[in-house]
Amino acid sequence: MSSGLIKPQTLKGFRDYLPPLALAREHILEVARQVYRSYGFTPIDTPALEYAEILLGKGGTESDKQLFRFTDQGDRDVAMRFDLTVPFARFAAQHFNEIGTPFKRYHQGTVWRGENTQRGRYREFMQSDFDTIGTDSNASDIETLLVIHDLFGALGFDRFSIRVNNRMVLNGLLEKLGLAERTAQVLRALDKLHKIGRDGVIAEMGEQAGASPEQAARVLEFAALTGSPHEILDHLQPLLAGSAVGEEGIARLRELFNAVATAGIATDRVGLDVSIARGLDYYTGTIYETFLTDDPTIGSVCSGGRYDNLAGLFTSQKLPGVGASLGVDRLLAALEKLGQISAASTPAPVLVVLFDESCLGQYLRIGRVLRAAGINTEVFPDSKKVGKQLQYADRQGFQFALIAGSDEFQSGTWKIKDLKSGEQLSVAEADLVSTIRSKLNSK
RNA sequence: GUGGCUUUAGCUCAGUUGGUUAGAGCGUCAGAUUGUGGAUCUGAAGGUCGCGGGUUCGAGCCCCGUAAGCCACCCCA
Repeated sequence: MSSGLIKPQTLKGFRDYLPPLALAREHILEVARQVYRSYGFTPIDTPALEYAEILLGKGGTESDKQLFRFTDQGDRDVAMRFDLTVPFARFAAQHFNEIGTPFKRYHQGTVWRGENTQRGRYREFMQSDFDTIGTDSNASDIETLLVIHDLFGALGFDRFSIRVNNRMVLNGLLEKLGLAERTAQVLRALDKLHKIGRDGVIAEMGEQAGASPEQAARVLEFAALTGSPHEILDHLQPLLAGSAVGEEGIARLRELFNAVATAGIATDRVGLDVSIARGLDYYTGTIYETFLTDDPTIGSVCSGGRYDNLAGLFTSQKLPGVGASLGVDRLLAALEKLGQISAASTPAPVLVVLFDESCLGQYLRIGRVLRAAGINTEVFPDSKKVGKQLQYADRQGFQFALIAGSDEFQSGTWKIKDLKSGEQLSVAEADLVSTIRSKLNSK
């Protein structure tokens, strides 16, 4: 008999979300949505499946290998999106005449990469992106940084750091060193500075980019600069003199850090890090990475940057832009490790005990009263013993149980039991909402 | 895609040099005389020892393959 059962299992890199994790993830998405909207970003959505050529277009051979790709029932060559940026490029090109510019959108969705798994790295995961396209203005670069900052603040993080750099500075440097041809390889090596150290970087630059030890050392000299953003910029300025892109990069960074300071952002949360380069080669200007101070090993939890031309593969319209992507599942993995995920399995603070089955209507009615007041409320479905129902309430993580039997109905009152403290008080129905509300607010 | 480590109940693990019906804690469910939980006590359910092959009289324990998880490379959220 049982041999006929199908073994319940999920695919490698794919996973289920139980209530505590699902609640935490929805919370992150909701907070992000609010922050984006507060800056005027508007939502869009695109299909999970695209023509393979759309996603392959950008031609990173690495991402090609990671594509979930197949032939559909109509014999079309299709693939699952592996990020939200390429679909956005297609979207922008396709709807250019309808959206107008500048265009600020956010997009939260699932993406798929057939990559090997690790903690915080899955084959199916969510991204929460926001971008501003159709403008070159540094104001948008600065705003992007503010959004990232507000995002982590709103999520309740105190300890995080946003590292900023500018590709123009790096390009200016490489130009002056005669390494402009091998930009991608050099930057990829440089990006690993924190991981493989100085000698490792020099070795890799030699092997991968054909850089001489002298050239590599000069690159590292830049990357090793530390201090306040303006101190670093002061050091860089003379070294990049004569390089047009380099100087522009310096100027944009200077303006950015000035504005950030003026806007009142704590200086320890935002820093200039000349060694971050981002692997993706479509970034051309400002680049961002965000690290959690308490779990830096998980990697960047929010990354992005400025690009010259988002949709060049799909339209001759030039669409510069800047944006970033929040790694929702990576952030969740970090929160999990840090023990920050609440054990509660319910989004409702109040459980109404089904004490007397003959009064079911009363319990359902009071549930509606509380919900109308914005208080999520569940009514227990079985008339089990009160103890059982309270046990359920406690284990699911409810904060209050509402109990009423014949005594209470006679006097028009409800008993509110605080599941944490065990305290219980009787209140008239007219005061029920305000009492619960004030108790919730005082937490 | 490459390499290393791991895989026994829902979870965390024990299982002696391979030897009869595989254990514990936690969790779940049910009770401890019918209006109050998180403590304690009692009891129950729950495992083809990841899966498939092999060696052996006999394998959770040895060998091979395979899958998944973790770590590193690669890349990245």
